[in-house]
Amino acid sequence: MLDIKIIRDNPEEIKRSITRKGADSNLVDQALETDEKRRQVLAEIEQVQSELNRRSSDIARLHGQQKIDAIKEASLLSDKVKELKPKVDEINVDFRKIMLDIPNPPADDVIDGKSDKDNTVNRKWGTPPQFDFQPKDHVSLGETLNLIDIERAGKISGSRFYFLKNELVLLEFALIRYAFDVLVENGFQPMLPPVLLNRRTMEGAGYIPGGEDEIYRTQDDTYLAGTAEQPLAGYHMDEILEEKELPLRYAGFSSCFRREAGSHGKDVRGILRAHQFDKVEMFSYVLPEESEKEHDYLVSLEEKIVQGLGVPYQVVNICAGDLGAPASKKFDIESWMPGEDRYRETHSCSNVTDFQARRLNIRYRKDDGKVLYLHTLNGTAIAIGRMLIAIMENYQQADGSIVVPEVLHKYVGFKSINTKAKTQSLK
RNA sequence: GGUGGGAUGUCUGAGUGGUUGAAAGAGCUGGUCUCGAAAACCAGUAGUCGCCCUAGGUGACUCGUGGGUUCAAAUCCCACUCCCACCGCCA
Repeated sequence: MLDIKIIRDNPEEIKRSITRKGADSNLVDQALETDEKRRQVLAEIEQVQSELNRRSSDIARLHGQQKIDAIKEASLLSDKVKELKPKVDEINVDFRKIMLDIPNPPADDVIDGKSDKDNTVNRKWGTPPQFDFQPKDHVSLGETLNLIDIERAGKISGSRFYFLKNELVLLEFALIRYAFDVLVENGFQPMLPPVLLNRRTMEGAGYIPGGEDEIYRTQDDTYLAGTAEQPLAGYHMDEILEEKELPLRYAGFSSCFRREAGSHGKDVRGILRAHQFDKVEMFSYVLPEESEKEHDYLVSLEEKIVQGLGVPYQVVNICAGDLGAPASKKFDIESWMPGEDRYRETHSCSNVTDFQARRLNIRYRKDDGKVLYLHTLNGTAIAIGRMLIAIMENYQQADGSIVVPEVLHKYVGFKSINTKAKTQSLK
């Protein structure tokens, strides 16, 4: 949600910038119009209310006929307030609805573009491995090494679910520990958040309105988290933090649930795109003037984590049209996936500026006493499922085994995963 | 699921219809004192929205949330949410 004052002051600029995101610039006109109406009615009702308040306080001091007359008079004013109130409420509802639909404008240095096809590659790290054999993809590796069972997950849950098995399970927990160790070392507070969230939180995090199709809702009107970003964003809602407490950095692990409603038929093979996966997420609360620097910092941590695993990647600069409503700027990391012979998104890091902070009412008190909205940022530390794919495929050997990245050795206690079948394949 | 208690400012905590936007204490900020610090003392210390050509003034709203009663609600009524205690069930 934007500051209406900023929209009032620079309507044309806001129109231009949200148009870059593909949003309708009419929203700005609607917001201004409704705001105008809102203030008009507000002034009217406040004036009457003010008069009523004054009369009411007089009544306490009056006696006899004077008091009776004053009450009669105040009563008329009170009726008028009751008449005006629904009008204000109605306009406020309209106003809020429009404001929630206006996306966060992209930062000035975000490149133009309509879709992910217009994103640009900032830099690359590592070299895709050259195999002297035909590399397999993670599905086939997972099958022969008895690490992934998608078939049976289909029986019990449906499509886009999977069982992880054996060494891969241990590898998952190793990745989680590895991510936490890196982040804790850098001052992040580890968090294990709830994954069932109320509407206010989802709305505040910027996933509603707009993302309803992507989110699972329960019969109790709670929502399954699609990322730990959501609970971590809501963690400080309605709070005023002290300037000296900032920055606050959290590392949250959670299972993530996504309906993948708009992606029928896309990435149906393997565990790349599933309804449920696990992820360690970074989340920062920072001073507004620090958020750009923090954004680079979070990306640098992501790179450090992937580099530590020895997986080749590229950093992608997300164009305006591909940003999504909350982000003002976003970088993705795409890791090399030999099975597909291309880079695939494994990380995403966004500077959300004050967009979530306004919706969630998260502010900070400056040393001089002023209260302002802070900035929030989020970034993937490790999306486990996808990183498992990258590791399996990049570290596969000619004999069909998978070598474990060195940084994970101390967590798993073995150095490679070798062929063995403990459970029969369904086929 | 049942019974009981509760929700007040940064925090603790008073307040049961009319200068209560809110006592008191703590904390924090500034000052006096001090070589410096502590202590003591003094002063200051809510947010949101609107209006006023605006380092200030002013109006409205805000005592969990929403509604109601009333000229007037932190205070009375209703619903809901959350928290605490105990019982039941349970990983």
